Amino acid sequence: MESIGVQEPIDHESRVEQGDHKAVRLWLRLLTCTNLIERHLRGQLRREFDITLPRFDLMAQLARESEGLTMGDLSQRMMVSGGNVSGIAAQLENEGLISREPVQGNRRAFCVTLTRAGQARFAEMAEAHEAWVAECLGGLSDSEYDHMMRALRQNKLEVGEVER
Amino acid sequence: MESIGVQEPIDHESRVEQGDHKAVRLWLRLLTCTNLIERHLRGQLRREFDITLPRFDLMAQLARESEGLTMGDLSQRMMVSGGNVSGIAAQLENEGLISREPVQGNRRAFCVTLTRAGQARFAEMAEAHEAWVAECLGGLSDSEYDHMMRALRQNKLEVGEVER
DNA sequence: AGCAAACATTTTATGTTTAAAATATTGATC
DNA sequence: GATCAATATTTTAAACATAAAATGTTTGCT
Repeated sequence: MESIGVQEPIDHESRVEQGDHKAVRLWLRLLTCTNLIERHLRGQLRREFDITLPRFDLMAQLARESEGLTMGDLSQRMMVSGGNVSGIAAQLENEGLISREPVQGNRRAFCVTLTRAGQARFAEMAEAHEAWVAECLGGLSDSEYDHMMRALRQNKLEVGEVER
Repeated sequence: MESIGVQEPIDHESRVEQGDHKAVRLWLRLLTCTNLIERHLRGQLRREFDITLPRFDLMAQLARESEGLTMGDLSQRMMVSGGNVSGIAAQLENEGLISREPVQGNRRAFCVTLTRAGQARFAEMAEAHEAWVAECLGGLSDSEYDHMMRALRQNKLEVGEVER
């Protein structure tokens, strides 16, 4: 005899104790879901386009801003450290997918934009990426989706407050 | 004049385009919230206890299982590669917080447990950790909490399916 | 017994990420 | 106009992460 009914997956949540506060349970479930999806996307991007998630993320931020963004802007939006952006941008620049021009009037900053090649490359990837995300999160009903968006929105603002 | 009303935070979601699918928006919001909380916890653990999140995570898994866990168990529950667990465990062992005993009956495996010192240390940290998480996620009403838990539960199972 | 496949872990090579220090520029103040 | 703090970025060192190869153990099969 093997297993009867639904098997509990083993992951972050396995560390939940009986007495744990609700918030901890929610946090671990949140972490598990995000990790699962992120891992899936990372694998797909590597398999299909031979690119890493951070590189894709950087390009996605630029695709939204035709004017370009500074290194600091990218760091903030990607929610990673500045040193990190330096490394990722250096690689993308070598591959000819982004370009970094000096900003007139501020010799400290660079303006980073997608090259024409970068735009074309990103367009391909974005379409596949959207399909993969839908595959992961598309199972939610409209009402579940709305609830979740609202709860997360509120939470996001709150956490922002805590960090002051 | 500075800012009127609510300021939009700048993060992953800044990359949302008008035409983006709902699933992508939800995904980016999920990612933003998780990142914000994770970053907060990481910083607090470093400041208050001079420990990293992965090390804390490993200890948390062990705290739940007084019998101990194998390296493979830890890898699965922490959702990281086996080689990774080797490195993190080596450090914790050097610090005297965990111990690794051979398993009788299976000379391949190790049984990893918290040392007495590790238990004491973890108890301190867990209390603070729970408070930090509550600070981040405590603002949700009971109904929001339930909705979210249910939606994430369903989603977690679905993503598990996709990965086959 | 002998052999092959699966298992549990570690090691290695490579790459990512962070925090912190270093560098350089800008703006404000006195 | 000299100084100091804030800003923008890069560099560095340490920790973390993965995949793949290596090591040793166990199990099942013939």
